[in-house]
Amino acid sequence: MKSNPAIDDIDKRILKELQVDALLSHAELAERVGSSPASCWRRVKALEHAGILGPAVRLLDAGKIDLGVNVLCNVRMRSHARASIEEFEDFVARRAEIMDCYSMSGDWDYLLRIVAVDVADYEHFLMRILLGHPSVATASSHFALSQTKYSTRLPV
Amino acid sequence: MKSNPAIDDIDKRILKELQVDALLSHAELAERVGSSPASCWRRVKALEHAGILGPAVRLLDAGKIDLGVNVLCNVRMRSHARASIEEFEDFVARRAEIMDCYSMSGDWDYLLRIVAVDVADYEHFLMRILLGHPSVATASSHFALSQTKYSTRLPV
DNA sequence: CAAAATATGATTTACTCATTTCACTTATGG
DNA sequence: CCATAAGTGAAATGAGTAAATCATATTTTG
Repeated sequence: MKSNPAIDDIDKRILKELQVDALLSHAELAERVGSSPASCWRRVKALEHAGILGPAVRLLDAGKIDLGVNVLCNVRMRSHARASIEEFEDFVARRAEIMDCYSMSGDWDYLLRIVAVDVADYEHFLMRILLGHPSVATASSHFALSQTKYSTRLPV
Repeated sequence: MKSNPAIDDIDKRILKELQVDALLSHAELAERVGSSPASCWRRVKALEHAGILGPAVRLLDAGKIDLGVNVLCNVRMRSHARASIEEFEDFVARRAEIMDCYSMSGDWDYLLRIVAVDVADYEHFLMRILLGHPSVATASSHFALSQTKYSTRLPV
């Protein structure tokens, strides 16, 4: 077991391929990256064990299940006490409509991406849920007119 | 073939499970959603065909491959002519470091999320690539101090 | 309410696939 | 430059899987 397995060229190709299709068999993968199935299998296991290769997930078309509204919402905290922060981040983790959350430099403390079925749905979330949270002082919402790009494929 | 297959309760459970683990066999999936493997298989095929169930992808740990820097960048366009917009959106689609792009209401035209290895790397992208694009008038960058939440799991 | 269409679950078949083993090659380090 | 360790590919296996079939149940619709 290596603590920091150096990522070589074949590892990178494996990461590239699996980021695009998680269902590839080791045999197919081996062909694409120019290696053998056995070696690929070992490399995949090592990458998983190192925590580099994460879960295989299935992506859904948000529009087709009526979650077409993306809102980006800046949040300012009432206090920066550790307890407030932890409480807020727990809240973020639990709310399924909050897809992403970034702790930000600059004027705002957090940037959230929220999915909603329509504007009314978002209004409910904003007024009753987000602004109702004790740690939240203010929020500023910006609606996405469309999602021009959404990628999970990191450039390895 | 149904054009708009009504999503029932079992379909929802299938979507929930596959969003978390794309590698589930139909047998395991059937157990979890309370159905038979054969029926699950047919439902999965139908959901795929309807475009609801998208690709299976493998997620990577960005930090572990030295892409720990997330920057959110607002962009204002020089013009809103169709040609400018198309050119810019093509550019966005091609650049691998631009992970997400939203066309926005409000003061800015687009919001981008960019991954970078460090600040210098981002500076290069901003100065040479993004601001060098003919359609781009201005940009305003905000660094994420940390990624508090990142989820691909839509609330079905 | 009856007829037609559609979805379901049990079962089977033929594969494909993950995983192991082993002999061999390549890299590492004293 | 030799010795030890680490990684590689080919082959074998046994298990698990996708997909098809069919009789039955359920839903839809005229």
